[in-house]
Amino acid sequence: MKKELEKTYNPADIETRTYEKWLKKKYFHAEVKKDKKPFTIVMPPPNITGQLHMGHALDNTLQDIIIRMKRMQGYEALWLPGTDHASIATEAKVVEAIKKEGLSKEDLGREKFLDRVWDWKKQYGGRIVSQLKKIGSSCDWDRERFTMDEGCSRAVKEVFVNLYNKGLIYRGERIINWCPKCLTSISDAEVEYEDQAGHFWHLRYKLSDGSGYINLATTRPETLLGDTAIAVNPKDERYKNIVGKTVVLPIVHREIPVVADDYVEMDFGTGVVKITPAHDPNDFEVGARHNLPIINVMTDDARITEDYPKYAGMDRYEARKAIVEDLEAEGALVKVEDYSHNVGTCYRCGTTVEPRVSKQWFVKMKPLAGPAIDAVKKSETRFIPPHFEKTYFHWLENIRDWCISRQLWWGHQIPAFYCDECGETVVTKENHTVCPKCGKPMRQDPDTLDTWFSSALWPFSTLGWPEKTEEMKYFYPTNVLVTGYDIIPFWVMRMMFSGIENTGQVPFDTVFIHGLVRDSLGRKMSKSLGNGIDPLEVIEKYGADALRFTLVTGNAPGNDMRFYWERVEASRNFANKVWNASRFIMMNLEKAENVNENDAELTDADKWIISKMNTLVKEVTENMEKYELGVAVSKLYDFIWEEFCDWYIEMVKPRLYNDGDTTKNAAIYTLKTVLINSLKLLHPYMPFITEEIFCNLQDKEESIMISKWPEYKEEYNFKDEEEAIEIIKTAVRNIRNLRADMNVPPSRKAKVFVVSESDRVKEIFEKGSVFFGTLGYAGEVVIQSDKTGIDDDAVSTVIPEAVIYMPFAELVDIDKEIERLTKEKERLIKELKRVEGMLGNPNFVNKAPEAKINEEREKQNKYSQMMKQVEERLNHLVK
RNA sequence: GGGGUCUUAGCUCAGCUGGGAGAGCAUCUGCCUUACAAGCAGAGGGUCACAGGUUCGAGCCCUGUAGGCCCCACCA
Repeated sequence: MKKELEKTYNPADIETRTYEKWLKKKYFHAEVKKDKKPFTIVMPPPNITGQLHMGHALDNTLQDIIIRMKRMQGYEALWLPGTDHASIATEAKVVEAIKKEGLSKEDLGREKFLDRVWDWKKQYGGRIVSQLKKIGSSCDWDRERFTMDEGCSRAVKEVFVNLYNKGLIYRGERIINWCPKCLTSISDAEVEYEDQAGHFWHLRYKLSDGSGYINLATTRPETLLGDTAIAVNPKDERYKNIVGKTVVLPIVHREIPVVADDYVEMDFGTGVVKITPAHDPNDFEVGARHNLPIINVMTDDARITEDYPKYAGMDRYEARKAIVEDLEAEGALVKVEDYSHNVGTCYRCGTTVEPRVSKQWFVKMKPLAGPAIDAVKKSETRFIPPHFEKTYFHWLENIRDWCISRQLWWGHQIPAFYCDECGETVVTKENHTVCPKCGKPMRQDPDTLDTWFSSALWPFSTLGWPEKTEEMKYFYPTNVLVTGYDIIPFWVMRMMFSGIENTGQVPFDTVFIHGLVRDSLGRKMSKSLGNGIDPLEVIEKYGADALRFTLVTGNAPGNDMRFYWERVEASRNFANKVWNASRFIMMNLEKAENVNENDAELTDADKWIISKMNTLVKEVTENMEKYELGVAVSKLYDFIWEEFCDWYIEMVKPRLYNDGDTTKNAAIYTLKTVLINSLKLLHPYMPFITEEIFCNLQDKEESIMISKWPEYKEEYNFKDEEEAIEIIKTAVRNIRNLRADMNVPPSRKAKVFVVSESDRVKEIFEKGSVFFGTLGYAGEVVIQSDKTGIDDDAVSTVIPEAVIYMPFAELVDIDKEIERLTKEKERLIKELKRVEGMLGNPNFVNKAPEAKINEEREKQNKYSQMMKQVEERLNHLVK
């Protein structure tokens, strides 16, 4: 006895219960199984500080869809989850937390502080994981990893040491991006540029020899304290004679040289630039070329140093104001202009970045970038959609060395040890090293690595690398990486070169890129705007399946999408449709004695829907394998709702309600077969509802998620039956249209005459006449070869090879009928004109493929035949 | 300054290798038909941004123009 379903679909309790069942049964778990083909996805690890947002929901839905399909297709499907330690974000959180206790990092000391961070991680780090479960993610939680767990840490050390020994990691004094709020260096990729309104201060410098003045302009007058030159273009005739002379730096009254450098644009401003090597990346380069001294004038938190007592302790902006005032007092300020310019800000806190010279660790990028570019050029890894390869190339081709050291405590501490005694540096995986030169204890570099350094190793560090594990051999390289386009420079690129360098293989064969989920106005969802939609709230209101469905419907790969509650509602309605169709089928299941395929006597309608389903299986599978998830799901939607529910179920009802019907078994067999296959195809998108229905439908205890993915079968192709039912459908639609046009109420049944000279068409209608009753509100259906006995005033509609008449004696409005037929005639004229235009064009007939030409010829026949009928009808009525 | 991308129905978007323009929502009409009113049956609505080109044939390929968005970039 089958269980009966509730009247409406109620996601909340079903989802929780179902997910727990899956976990308990270990369906998500993957093992090394030599006899099966592996399919692997590693999850982009969310930050432990994170809360689930729409971006995660989308990203994980896409991954779950893919992995669920692959699992059903018989792959050993591993979706490996984990979280990221997010050094800068997490450290900031904990610093914030201890600040409330009146403590600072330094008060606690490194060790105690790190204890606090681990505590924090224990408490909140699992939050995002439990939220991921809510959307149905079928990850192998037994293999959950953390970027700072033991294995990942070992991988980080291994890579650092290897790259160092190859000369691909070095330590050097360079100009880097410094965040004065986070108090750490950040990489180029972590700087976000934005236009800011500022000023252009025009200054006047006196030549030391008293021979005149030089005018120049700056947006940052406060850095003047650290100026060590002014520069002009070597080709600039105006300044040729002053190159090599010195000028007096205002306020500081230091003599600085005039240098010539190509970097200076002659036609911008006065063609003269002040050079501050310590606080501007370009000036740093100029300074290096001319051996200029580097004078750092700012502290860690961007205040003026003690070297300038008058301004000491002022922050950048206070100092700017004070210095401008002093410049004015000195007569060195010529004028001030409003000016808008690009300012680098910290991606995390938004503070304006201060370029700063400091000693940091770098990865030498050029030798690593080359192979990463080649791998994509050789299609060892491909992007979906492909145009993102351009973004990828662009980044790698223009890449500069990667600053990987961070002045933070939370993270992978750099495995470099220094001897304060003799200055020796040792880079090693071991701890507590003694100096190999002088035997004195060594001090480990206090800095930690950029979080992305460990993320870059994620596809293989999580599989046990550098150990040669079975997992590594079996699951690596992974198959697909799913992520947003904004992460390409941070992560995708770095995983690529890290994978190639360390494992000799690309880390994945496909990068599946998605866009951003925006609000209904197209804005980015953000905390500051308060326009974010909480996925958990959506799940609570409409269910995880509805959310998932919404996120993948009507959206092409790589494109941004807007979030609308109306769309979630539509998805929920679809879930409910599936639910109710299933409910209907289950209510009728016991009407069949048995539903084996062997003794099923399939009718045309059964074969039609099976054939349609067969095509659907093929197309959906193909689309999904090409990562066209949105296309696939819309085909599923149309099939289930229109073909299956609106047509097939309606067609089958008379057979179910008629006790004497001999094809009942066939109907129920078909209903069940088509439903099960549809549910399977739909399962990756809507895992919960499909599982619930599937389990209720089966006698045996089985889960849909480990059931076999449907396959296309040649013997399920019923071309003739498909055609027959399509003719019936056209006829029914035409009848419905007629009735709507004539305002005939459904309660009024009408007699329907089908006139056709074709034996085949007559046979189709004879077999299908029952459908006119239920679907077209027909009373009696009469099929004949001519118009004998049909009322002259009957309304009519023409379909290929047949005319359908409906006598509504008292209702007929001849003028209206003429108008309707005239419209139909006009449509046919248009179609015929198009077809004849094509076929009349010798170029078309000569050059177009034969199949296309035949197709058009068939249409021509069909239309002209219909045309004849319509004209005949019209002539008759006009008389 | 360079690169990418978009412009399709009132709104939001699909449209796979070029072969008669689609969906959801919204609007209008008629239906409480025993799976579903979260539903059923119908209707209206598009110069596929613009201009050229390639082609027998272009929403789709090429070039240019306009507008929007995004990314990169050292004009102080």
